Amino acid sequence: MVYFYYMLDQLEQQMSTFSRAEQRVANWVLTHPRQTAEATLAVVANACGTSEPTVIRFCRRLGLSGFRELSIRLTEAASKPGSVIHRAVNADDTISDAAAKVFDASIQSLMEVRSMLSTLPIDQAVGAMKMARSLVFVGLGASGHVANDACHKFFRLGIPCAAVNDTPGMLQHAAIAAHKDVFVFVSHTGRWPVLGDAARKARQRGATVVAITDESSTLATNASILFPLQATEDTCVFTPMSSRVTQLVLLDAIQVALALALGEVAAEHLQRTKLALSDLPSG
Amino acid sequence: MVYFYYMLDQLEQQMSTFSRAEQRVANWVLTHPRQTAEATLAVVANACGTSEPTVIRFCRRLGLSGFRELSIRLTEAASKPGSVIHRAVNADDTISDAAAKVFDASIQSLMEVRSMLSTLPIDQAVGAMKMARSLVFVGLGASGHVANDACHKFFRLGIPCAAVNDTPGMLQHAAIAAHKDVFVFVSHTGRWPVLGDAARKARQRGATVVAITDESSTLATNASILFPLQATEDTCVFTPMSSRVTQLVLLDAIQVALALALGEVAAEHLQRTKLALSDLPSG
DNA sequence: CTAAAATATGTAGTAAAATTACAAAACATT
DNA sequence: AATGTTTTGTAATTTTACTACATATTTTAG
Repeated sequence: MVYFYYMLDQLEQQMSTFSRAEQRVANWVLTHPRQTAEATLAVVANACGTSEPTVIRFCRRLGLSGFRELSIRLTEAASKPGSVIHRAVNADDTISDAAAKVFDASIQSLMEVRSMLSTLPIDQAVGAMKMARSLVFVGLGASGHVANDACHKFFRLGIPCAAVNDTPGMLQHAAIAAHKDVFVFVSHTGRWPVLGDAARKARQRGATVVAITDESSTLATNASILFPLQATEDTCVFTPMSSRVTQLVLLDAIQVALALALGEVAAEHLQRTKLALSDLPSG
Repeated sequence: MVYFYYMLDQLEQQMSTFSRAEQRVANWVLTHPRQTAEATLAVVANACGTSEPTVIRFCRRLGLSGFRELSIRLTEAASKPGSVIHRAVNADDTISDAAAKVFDASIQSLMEVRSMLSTLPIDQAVGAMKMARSLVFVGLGASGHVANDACHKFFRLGIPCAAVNDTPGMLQHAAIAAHKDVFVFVSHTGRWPVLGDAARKARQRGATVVAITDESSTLATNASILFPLQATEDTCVFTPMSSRVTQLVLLDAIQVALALALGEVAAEHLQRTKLALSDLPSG
């Protein structure tokens, strides 16, 4: 399953898979996204010179539940941000300019992911984790810290968790993966071959593999549930990897969603772990 | 005539003009914007414990044509970041609502810190680090991961770095601190006494102590250079610690500023560490 | 080139959702 | 307490989204 950032990208991508009448609909939607979002099924069908069922079939082919969802997705796409343009840090920047740019970059990438939240398989990930025997968070290098952080967060829900930061470790974990285990692979580019190998192995053994990585990576193709975060190449040596931040916050969001899904039990675990730290001096 | 940028702002503003039943609707919509946008009239009416016409009258009072338009306006509002002033996650939030709130919280706290960048002692920190013999990043628990991440980032500038996540470790490091060492303490509340102790000891031995922590903590009072990040108390068990994100990005900013200050040499080191990872398959 | 199969499209009907009309209830005012 | 006003819900109506099925079109195989 491939997930797209925005409706309209997906539309262009899938254009060839549509039938003649459906392509007319696709074209009209592409050229009048806002109008489509506010119009009724009958109006759209008429404007495309086709019938209502064809428009509905067109929606279904996009993986949507129907015309109503198309409206929602189009409205989202139309109000996507894209306004905050991140400028690269220059060697002649003042310290506060550079710092502001670093913050802007992080804020921007968070906003981007936020705007595509509805297209991300958070539900599916939560569904798998809800019934998991254990969670294994895997990450190398900078992503390793994200994996560790996630481990530290999720275990507080009362689920056995592990974090793995090394190659042999992840292969060993994959080798003994069981049906109800959920692996979460975190990687900026997803290009280290060993990540793909470990993911495949874990899946073969029946585990669910969640991947937070670039869409076009080998890791992505080996995942059961994919969170596609585009890996923007560093044009400048000074540019820090702001992908870590989005990975981190995305995992925050998943953890909160999981906590909600687990309900009372999780809430109590969270409370207890917080209380365990509460006997500190107030200063 | 008052023009509103977003539905939700208008909603809060007009709250007093609503009748009792309408206020129930307004409240529900404010706390579940995303859910409302995707739900049907009947569902919303039911969730608010009122009838369908009341919901429609509520829409009309907002100047909308009906429930259909409310859906569209809410979807817009929910996809435009920053529109939702962060509200706490409720136990009955949908996954989408909860995820958006988590992102909003992080985005908001980043924007807050961004707006006070000019008041932060980044120059001073960079000045000290520029001539440092070594950098020691200290953090316990969740902040430990931030410390590790920072260590992993700064060492690429060619400066000897260490990360410390345990109590004895930090005391030992402090005990052998030297004049040209820079310690960076990361802590959400800064209330663990051992952090203050270690910081004081390190300073006594002539090291520079940078602290990223709450202004009113014991750690803060023992620091030579303070980055005050307010520790907002968690009102809700589900609220994740978004302070980690600001700590992380702040350290990113400091690292970039330091790289710029070091100039050529640092740039070359960064380049080399990137090249060391570049012989990966392209898939 | 034709017959059969598969696919695409539209018509007409159905279910569901939004909206309206109107009456009952709650509230305020004298 | 009676009257007028506002608020709210019930039930009917209209509109909208969706489905089942029949017809047309294209594709494929002999």
